[in-house]
Amino acid sequence: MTTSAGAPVATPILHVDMDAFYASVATRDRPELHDVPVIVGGGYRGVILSANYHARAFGVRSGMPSTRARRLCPHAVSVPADHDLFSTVSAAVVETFRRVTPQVEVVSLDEAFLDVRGSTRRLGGPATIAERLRATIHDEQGITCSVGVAASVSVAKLASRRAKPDGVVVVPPEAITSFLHPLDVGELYGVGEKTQAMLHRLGLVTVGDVAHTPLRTLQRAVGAGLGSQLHELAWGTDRREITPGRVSVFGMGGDPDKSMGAQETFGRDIDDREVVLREVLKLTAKVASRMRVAGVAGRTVSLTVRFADFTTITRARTMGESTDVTQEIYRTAVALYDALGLQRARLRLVGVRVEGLVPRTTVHRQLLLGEREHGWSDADRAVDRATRRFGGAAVQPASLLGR
DNA sequence: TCTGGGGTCCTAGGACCC
DNA sequence: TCTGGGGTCCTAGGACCC
Repeated sequence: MTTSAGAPVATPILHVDMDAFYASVATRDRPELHDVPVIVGGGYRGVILSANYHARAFGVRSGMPSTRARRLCPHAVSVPADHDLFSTVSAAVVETFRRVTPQVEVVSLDEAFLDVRGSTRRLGGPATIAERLRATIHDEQGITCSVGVAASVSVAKLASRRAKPDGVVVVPPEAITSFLHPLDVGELYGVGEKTQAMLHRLGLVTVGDVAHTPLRTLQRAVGAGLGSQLHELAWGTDRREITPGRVSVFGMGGDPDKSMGAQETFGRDIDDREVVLREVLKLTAKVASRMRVAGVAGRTVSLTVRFADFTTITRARTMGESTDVTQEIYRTAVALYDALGLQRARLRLVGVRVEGLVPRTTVHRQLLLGEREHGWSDADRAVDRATRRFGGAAVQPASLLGR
């Protein structure tokens, strides 16, 4: 943590956040869309992925239901999401980061933390590095980003938000509390809509209010864990180090997944068991295939059901042994569904998730008495091979065909 | 045409074992 | 027939993040 002169780097953490990433990438090569409101993704019954700043001026935000976005900004141009392109551009940007330092923690396709304390001798101070990064990304990718620079991960993240769009904000150590304390509590990591409302009800509106609330009081209000987290964040004292490759966004590095799942919102609400279970099978096949590709198996199957009124329930069952076999997961999911005893309730969404994943090599499965040696597992592997060769739609369970 | 899809973590209660 | 505490596993729901 020293420069060539031996002085410690006071603000070694950079948080780089691409500006309206999906919208910027989607319109990058379409100059006719640069000066009009643009919305990315979000079809029927969906939410939008992103919106450019022209659309945001009308109140449109990422994650907003497309119906609402459309109402706020009826003349916006809608463009489809191109996930392959997003991934390609994102990977290129991460490569740019890695030319600065190997200490890169990728948070998502459009966001990363960099610890540059080992790079200042070669590249200059953190603020200089931030500006050079922004220039490079703009030159190479044709999109802009904003950078927050601070001593800690949490402050850097808040600083990048303040820097948007297309800017840099440095928060030196002596300015941390004057930067943090005027912010609304909702800005803090871990404070969403519900917690924000609860804190406001208690009269805790700003980060400064939280900072000056006794820890025990805070913990009583929001729980022990979140309480101490908020207290730390409010003083900017969190010491979390960045962990390179923490999130596996590009199928490389990162922590192993603890669960894998898939869910689907129906085009219209469904009350027919046959139709629901057909979807459950499709989702199960997708999840199990991903598990086999990743070389993992899991013991707990959980089924999610969302009703027409948006209430959502989950039911889980833990099996005796871990599996990655489509039919075994499906059988469990069907048992969970039938145990719900739904009488033609209208369902909006159904989801399947497998939890407690472990490497398949650690699973020593005993063949059940009477189970054929070449059972479902071999059938699955044949499906996976065909899927690799011919694409996802090539091989499907028979009950999914001809629909 | 209100409200996606992929995840993680926390809390709380009950069962069960020692 | 009175009485505890701790630890682990499992389930359900909720909140949050990108």
